[in-house]
Amino acid sequence: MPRALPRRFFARDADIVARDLLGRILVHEAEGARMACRIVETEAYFGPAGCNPHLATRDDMPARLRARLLREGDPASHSYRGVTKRNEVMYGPPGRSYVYLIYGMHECLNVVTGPARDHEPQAVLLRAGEPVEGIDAMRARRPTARRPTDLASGPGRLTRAMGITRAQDRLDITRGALRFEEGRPVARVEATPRIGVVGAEDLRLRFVEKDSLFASALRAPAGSPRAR
DNA sequence: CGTTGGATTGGCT
DNA sequence: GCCAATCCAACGC
Repeated sequence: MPRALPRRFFARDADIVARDLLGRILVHEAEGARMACRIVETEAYFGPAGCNPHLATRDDMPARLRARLLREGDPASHSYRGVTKRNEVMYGPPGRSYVYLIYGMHECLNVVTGPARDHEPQAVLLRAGEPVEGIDAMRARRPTARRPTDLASGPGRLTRAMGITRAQDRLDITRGALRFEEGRPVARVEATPRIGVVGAEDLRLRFVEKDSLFASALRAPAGSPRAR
């Protein structure tokens, strides 16, 4: 069995992990099935201003992005207004899951990231994947999906297809039934503004495999250009 | 305690 | 293109 991506993989800044997760294999073993998706779309979320001073010394981050995060933090992040019962896992060690309910009906899967020493509440949202194993089990959970490209092409669709719910919140994803396998990093990555985030459009923290047929964002927000 | 709205989706006009 | 679904965290009083 291939080994799971280790803790050190996740102990980096969210934008780095988000980009590096493209092409990796998300695996969930549940209800007698092994389901796997090759990740094609992610988003990075940082924390409030002032909690990530090490960003100042990063020379591989676009200057505009770095300045914005240092000065104002990431207002779109669940950790922007401090620790709560829901988001407290983001304040813990990297490599754990954060699953939350959105719009009363869809679950979103995140992975906690960040240099452990900094206690910075970061996460990466898993937004879309290409089904590669357990496709029948995924189809059974998403009977309205017509084609393989519809099965996991959105954060709510991905979790629904793979049987991931809040029961999988706060799990150690470096071992156990929910984990990543190494896969292969993708060559062509596009960075865009995050989907459904208002007020931080200048932060290009969504990462998608260029030209992937399995990505979400088939609908762009009204009045804005399509992001691919 | 009451209100508001969200890191979305699918169905209908 | 428009909008309802459906829960509950977050916040104001």
